[in-house]
Amino acid sequence: MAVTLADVAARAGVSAATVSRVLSGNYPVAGGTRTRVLRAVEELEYVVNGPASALAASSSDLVGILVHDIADPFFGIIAGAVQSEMGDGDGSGGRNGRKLAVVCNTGGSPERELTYLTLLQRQRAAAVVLTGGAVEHPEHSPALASRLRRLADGGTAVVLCGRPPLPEPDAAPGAPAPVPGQRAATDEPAGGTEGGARPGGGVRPDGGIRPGGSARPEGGTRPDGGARSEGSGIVTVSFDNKGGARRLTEHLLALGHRTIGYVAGPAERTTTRDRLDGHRLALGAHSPALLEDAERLTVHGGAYDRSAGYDGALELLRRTPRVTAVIAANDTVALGICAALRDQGLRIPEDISVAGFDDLPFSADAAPALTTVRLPLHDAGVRAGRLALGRQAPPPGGVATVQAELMARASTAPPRAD
Amino acid sequence: MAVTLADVAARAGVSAATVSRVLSGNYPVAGGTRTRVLRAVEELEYVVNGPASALAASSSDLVGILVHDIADPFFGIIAGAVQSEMGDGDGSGGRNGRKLAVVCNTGGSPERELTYLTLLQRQRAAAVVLTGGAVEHPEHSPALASRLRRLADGGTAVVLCGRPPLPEPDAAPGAPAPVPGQRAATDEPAGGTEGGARPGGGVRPDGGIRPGGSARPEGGTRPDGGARSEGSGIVTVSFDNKGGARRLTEHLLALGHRTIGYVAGPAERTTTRDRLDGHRLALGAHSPALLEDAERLTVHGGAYDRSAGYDGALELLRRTPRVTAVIAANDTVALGICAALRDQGLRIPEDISVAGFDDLPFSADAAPALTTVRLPLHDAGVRAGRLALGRQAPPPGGVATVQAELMARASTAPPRAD
DNA sequence: CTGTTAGCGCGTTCAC
DNA sequence: GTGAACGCGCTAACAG
Repeated sequence: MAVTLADVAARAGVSAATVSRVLSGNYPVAGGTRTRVLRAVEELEYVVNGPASALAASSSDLVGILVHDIADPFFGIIAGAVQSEMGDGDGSGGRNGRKLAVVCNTGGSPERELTYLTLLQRQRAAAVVLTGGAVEHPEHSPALASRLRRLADGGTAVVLCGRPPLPEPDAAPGAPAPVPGQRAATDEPAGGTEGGARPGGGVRPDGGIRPGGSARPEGGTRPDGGARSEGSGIVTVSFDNKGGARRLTEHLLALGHRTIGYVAGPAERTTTRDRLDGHRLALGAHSPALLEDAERLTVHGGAYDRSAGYDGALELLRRTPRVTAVIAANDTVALGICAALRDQGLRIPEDISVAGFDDLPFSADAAPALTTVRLPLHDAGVRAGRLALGRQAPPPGGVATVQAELMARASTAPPRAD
Repeated sequence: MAVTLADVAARAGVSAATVSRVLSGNYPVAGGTRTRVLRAVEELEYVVNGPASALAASSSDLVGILVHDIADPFFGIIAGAVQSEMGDGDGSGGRNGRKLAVVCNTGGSPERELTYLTLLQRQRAAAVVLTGGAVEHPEHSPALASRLRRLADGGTAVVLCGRPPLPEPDAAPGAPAPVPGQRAATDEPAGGTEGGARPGGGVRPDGGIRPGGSARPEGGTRPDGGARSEGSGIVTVSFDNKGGARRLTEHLLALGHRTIGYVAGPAERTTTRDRLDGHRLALGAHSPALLEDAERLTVHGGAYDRSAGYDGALELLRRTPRVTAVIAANDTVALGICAALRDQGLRIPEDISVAGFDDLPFSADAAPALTTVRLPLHDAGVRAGRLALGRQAPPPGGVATVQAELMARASTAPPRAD
């Protein structure tokens, strides 16, 4: 059906192996031969057979990027940044360099997440990047963790971006792990609040990792400097959601707000929990009384979308009409909140303040401009991409945390005097 | 390294062939044997080797979705819809049904578009869906067209979504080609009112379809029912950008506006051109004088993004301070325009009206709610997905057009009396 | 530097 | 209903 390597070889008067070498570019070939081969390729419009090549080399150039919601710019920005790193860059590493970076939309469903990972594993993907908060579920979390480890053991680079690192596979016998919920020390112990102890991740009955640590098949010739040694080789770029949320609430507190509503995301997402933790940390630090009200002032939406904000705001207003400020799970939710508030005849920020999270591009243009917390999504994505390709040494401990920055704008103001 | 079919076969006490048959599910296998095999698969955590399977079967389950900007919800919605069709649906077609639907971000660059197509061709993708307006470029367009035809000839289903159908490959000798820059005659000769006459499903100048039609290599054994026969087999779901734009401008005209600015997208995108055409059609139908001003009142942005709107609006104001309304290339651009206008101290819609296009989710929530044109993006994506999988018979002529609907909201109002 | 020789893991005829 | 071969197109040792 299609033209094959052999066809090209015949046309160029060389052997198939030579053509392969020319195309791979990672082997010395005489100048003249090379041009002849290249010309034959042109003339025949030859296109490598990916599956065959992948089979023979037992490696592919597929890189999967998993996102919860492809229609959400939060993920679009990260995914775009990751992809931008795949392009050409030719990090001195021989080969053609071009990876097929590809984004997979899980729709927030754990099952689809697993399904995609299986499909990617089936394709023997070169790398997989999981973006956004993880879903915490007693059944799903261990399943995900084990699948990820298997991927990593199979030679696929695994990068987590925007979620906490995987819990340790299992405490080594004798060395009691520091509580399942450990994280890079980005949080201060403070207030003893110590958010929800997370479901002690995948406690495997067998324990033990493969002794040798998976050897990367692509025998790295270049001085990676980095210690890919780190545990399973799964690296993570996590966001300082907690710290950002905390600063945001402190901002509101400083403005004088004392009755702050919170429209959170789905309860089982780590992002949701971390942001809520930060919020409560700030509340508790200010006064225990505020912390007590927090529960009642929090409503969980079913997703990080507009309608969650709209409905959540209405619910909040019903429960506690005297709220003077509302914090949203993210910017999109914040917009939904604004819409609901306006529909109720409330002015922002005169009657009520609203704040978001993420600082998506549209937030600065909203009317009024949205107070929010900026997350360097693009940078994080770039970093994740580099890590996935092994172009950058993994951070110490395998975890890098990117900071969140408060963006105080027009949607927040002191509460009304009455 | 990994567990293979043979391992599973051994464990189950059968031959590799049998395991393969069980997994493919498209062949009779004794009940007992099947369960034993399945159990062995479970126990060994066997995962099919995609490349090997693809090589042997010369087909893969990869489906590529190309988008211009992954951070733009316009594409996210379409891509998500396409993906949703890939899931399980098991359209009676034997096999496991699960496709690896995957989105590729071209960033609007023709080169990257071509690159991705090459990569997908290399993977022997089952289908490719190109979304969003095409880039019209004397060099790129033919290159793209020929690559798409080769893909289609190679057995990959090709679906265009949101762009015009490909021009006929080349007039048969004797029938002079309608000029390189041609397109399916979706435009009426202008001047003539000939309103929303829906782009007559690609009224090709020649009428005929390619006689032979490239024989599908995959000697189709299964009764596809559908007539994949159509020309190259490339089907398209196009948007009625022109009709929608026209109705939008008519709306403004009816409100009394006579000096309407237009912040268009990149000049070389078909979407840009189609929308502008519709705009001018309405203008011309109203009065030739308005049409004359149109050129001066149009500014092109470098992309369909916020800053194009912001900058464009400023430029427009500088050139023609007395504009009473501004139409944007799309909703995102419209938001940028609103921001610029507000920064200039203008109120919307009291001082100036603004309208967008697409009706993205956030548009209804903007302040004021944005007047725009709704495109059924989700439906279009679903349709494209079905077409790609051959689950739905291609529309007559290979072209389906989805309609655009005017959404008149608060951002447009009659011009000020002065 | 280049040709030869083996498989990579699976789908698919064939016989049985 | 099941097993035994063969080959998909390419890469990776080895020779030379």
